[in-house]
Amino acid sequence: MKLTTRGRYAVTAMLDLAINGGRRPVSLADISGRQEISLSYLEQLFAKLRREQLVTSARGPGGGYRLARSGEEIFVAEIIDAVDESVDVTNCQGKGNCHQGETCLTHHLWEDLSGQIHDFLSQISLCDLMEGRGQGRGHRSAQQQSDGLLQTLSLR
Amino acid sequence: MKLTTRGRYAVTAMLDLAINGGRRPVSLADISGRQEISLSYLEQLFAKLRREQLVTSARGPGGGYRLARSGEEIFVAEIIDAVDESVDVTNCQGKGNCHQGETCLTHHLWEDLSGQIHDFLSQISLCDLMEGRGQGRGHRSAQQQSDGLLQTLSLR
DNA sequence: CTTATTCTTGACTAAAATAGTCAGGAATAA
DNA sequence: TTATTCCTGACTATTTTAGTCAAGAATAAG
Repeated sequence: MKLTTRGRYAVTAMLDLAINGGRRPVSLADISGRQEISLSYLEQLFAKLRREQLVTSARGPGGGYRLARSGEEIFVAEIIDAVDESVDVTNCQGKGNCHQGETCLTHHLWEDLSGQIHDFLSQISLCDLMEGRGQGRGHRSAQQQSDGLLQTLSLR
Repeated sequence: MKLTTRGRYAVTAMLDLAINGGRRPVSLADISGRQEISLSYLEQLFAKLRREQLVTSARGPGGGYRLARSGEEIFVAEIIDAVDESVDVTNCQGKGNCHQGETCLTHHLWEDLSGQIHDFLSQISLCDLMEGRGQGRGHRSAQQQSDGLLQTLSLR
């Protein structure tokens, strides 16, 4: 699991799609305008999102992209996985041939932690993220926001 | 919140320190050898970890680094924050002057999510990570590991 | 049928971040 | 006194990120 700007762009774009997408598909030009992400860059991202079947496309005038599933069924982890190919974190490339050493131990622990984060993000859907909308005008406190989402996730 | 290789190195090194550090400080040369991270690179990382008071140092022969606090009191989020200065994720640099647009909305949501991950990693201490040790020889299943840590965190 | 629109693909590039090197210096235990 | 270790800053190669550009294919609308 990696968490970079690219993943953020992808999640942002997918959120835009979830928010602004109704019956009609949403064009990348629209998303580009709203989110201020370069069109060509979006094209690269959506090529990957399409390959992973997170979105479907329609060509021609009035065309664009749609979520392939409903917002409840698309999770943040999937989006990030689609655009941010994960690195192999072990020195031994997972062969497990650096036994005895502490190397594998801590790498193993990191993989574990990384898995935790992945699990965590696998529980958060686009809809969960959208629920923040309208709950309060402008800026709720970080604590309030945190509570809201954690409640959504039944973690508190 | 960002999650990169550098953060992984830092957490790995801190874990090594937690595991191998007893009365005596641990030298970067030792960590470098065990974790296969370049010595000079470790020096850069530890300069930051020291600035953030996560470790203390001792010079001279037999010197090295110690955790500044016990492993229960050092959390993964702190380590990552120390070495991976976080980016500002908003287009408006947090000025909030792109009101009306959807731009701020999704960026705001991302900040929220990013905060969630931060909160999550703020609950995981070096000791929590170490508990995985010895519970099972070699490789437990991802599910088992996941359960273990989530139990530790009282999330399940 | 034609055309404007939009996706689709691939090659290329500038800028930034990452990971690492190198060299010198300061503190200190042995 | 010396070897060890931290400490600092400047420098560099590599990779990743973010973005450009150009050409082409599908298709809805006129």
